[in-house]
Amino acid sequence: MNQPDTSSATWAKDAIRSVGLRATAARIAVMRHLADAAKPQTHAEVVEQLADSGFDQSTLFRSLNELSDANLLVRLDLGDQVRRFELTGHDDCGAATHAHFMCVDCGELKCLEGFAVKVTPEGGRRRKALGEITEVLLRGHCGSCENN
Amino acid sequence: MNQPDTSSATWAKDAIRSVGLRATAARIAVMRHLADAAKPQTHAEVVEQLADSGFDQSTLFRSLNELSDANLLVRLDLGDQVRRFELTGHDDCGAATHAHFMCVDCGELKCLEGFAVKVTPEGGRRRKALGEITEVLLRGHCGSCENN
DNA sequence: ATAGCACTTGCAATACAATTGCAATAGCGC
DNA sequence: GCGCTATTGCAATTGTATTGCAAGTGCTAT
Repeated sequence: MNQPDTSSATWAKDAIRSVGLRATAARIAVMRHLADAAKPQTHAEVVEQLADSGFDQSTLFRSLNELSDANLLVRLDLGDQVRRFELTGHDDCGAATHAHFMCVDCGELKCLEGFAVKVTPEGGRRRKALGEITEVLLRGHCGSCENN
Repeated sequence: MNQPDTSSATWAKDAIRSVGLRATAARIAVMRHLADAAKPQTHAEVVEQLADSGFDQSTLFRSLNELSDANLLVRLDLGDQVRRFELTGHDDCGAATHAHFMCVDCGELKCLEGFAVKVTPEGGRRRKALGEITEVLLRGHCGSCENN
């Protein structure tokens, strides 16, 4: 894994600009905060942490969403009605390439690169095309959370 | 498939009482509505459909949650911030009965009941178990949106 | 450096899902 | 049927997420 060096002074700025967004103070602060965070952060947590810096909550909301859309962040939906965000682990872990497994307990997100996910019609019935599938997400309880 | 006969007059009542809840009008109506529905229903949809019957929205919320807790319903989190509910497919084969497909363009939701979704390790390498998978979600562009 | 334009922000208001307290009501075992 | 207790209806509340718009700021070309 070649994680970018998040301690670099310009890392956040570079990352943001590399996806065609402007490197604004708010976005940089968000990136740096998530880089330091031990686990996925909710919007509320981000707001609280960056409150001193005086960013508006709507700005942070937008930043999180924009960065997610740009694939710099991953948006996790654990099922408790609150979105959490974390840095995208790999450089270009495009969703299209492989499935993901999300633990609804701890938020652990796992890339299923070594797995083939097949969706096949049962019973020989010819199926109408579903359309193009771009993302496969599995939810469940991961090994560590299972035997709690 | 040994689906219970949802057309039976007392099916809903029986199901509800079998889990130790009182078979109230609201709960029965919820069960019947979900039995007729082709796809998972949001709380809002349930409320709208049953509006004539005069049930309060909070009652329906509570009913949905109670029935979910009792495992008569499955609560789905498709990644938009809205919970959807559907009948637990079979008597006791766990919640993960079938996958769901959601169109990222129009939001159309489809149940993949006739499909088998397999997650298999590639390359012969023995993989550690992922843990228990409870929900399978596919995203993509549905047929109608694809050729827009 | 600097100027200009489009992109972003801040603010406050809003939308909407979900939840709650409590008095009134209705199931269900007897 | 009767009574106990679970459940409902209502209205208010919480909390996440979103939006419109004027003011501000990053970035590119000069």
